[in-house]
Amino acid sequence: MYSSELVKGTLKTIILKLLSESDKMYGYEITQKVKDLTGGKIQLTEGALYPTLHAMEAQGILTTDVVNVGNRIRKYYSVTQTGKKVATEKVNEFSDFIDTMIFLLDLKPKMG
Amino acid sequence: MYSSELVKGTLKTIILKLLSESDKMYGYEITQKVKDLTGGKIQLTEGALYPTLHAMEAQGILTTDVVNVGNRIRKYYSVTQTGKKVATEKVNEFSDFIDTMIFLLDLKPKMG
DNA sequence: ATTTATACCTAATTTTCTTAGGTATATAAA
DNA sequence: TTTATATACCTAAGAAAATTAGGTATAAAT
Repeated sequence: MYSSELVKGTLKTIILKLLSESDKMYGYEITQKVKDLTGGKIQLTEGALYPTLHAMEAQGILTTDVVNVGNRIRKYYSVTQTGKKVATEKVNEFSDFIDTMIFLLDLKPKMG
Repeated sequence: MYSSELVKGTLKTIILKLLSESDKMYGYEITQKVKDLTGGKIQLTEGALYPTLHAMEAQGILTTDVVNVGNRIRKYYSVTQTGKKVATEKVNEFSDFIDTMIFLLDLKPKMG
């Protein structure tokens, strides 16, 4: 687990990237996928996630589709047309930011 | 200039890295060096910088040396022994975080 | 029967930053 | 010569974004 301050500011970018790849995901699913993909190094908290998802929906970046699974509700989120642009911009900006930080902190980028 | 939320959480790491390389720097100098090295893409605000420097001094990570330059004061900061450990930890953690984000967002790292 | 996992949510607090000032000297431009 | 820019420090109010710590409810595992 990284110190909380490090992960700050990356939440929207992470959400948008994951939702851009699979056409729909629900909140809990997002937390689990991020946990899996990062080996537990990044764990989104629900207190941060849900308000952010609601805000992004209000901004027209995401749309929702509420489904009943057994007796539980599940709220699927997907990226709108506008959201796709935002997603690309966010990811590109973050990519540029990483390059800048690698240079500034004199880090060796790993080979893929 | 990056969106402010992106740069959040990187301030201490940037300060510690720069101060670890030159034995002493003053606040204004740090803002200028970061601006220069990043081509203006990262511009530290004084309202964030000074309180952080003060906090890091209070925590024993930095020490100060106040000098008179003409009729102006200049407050030099340098990294303490404890601070050097923190600096290494912070930079390593950030480096690891970048690797994780590159994987999570499926970014292509640039060649150095 | 109780804990863990799933699945949603909110409210109070804390952390961290921005905004917007204030003080003061030195230099460059108009 | 006055005005703007650069240097150089600082703080306080407010905003933004997260954490912490709850609440509700079903399903599955211990």
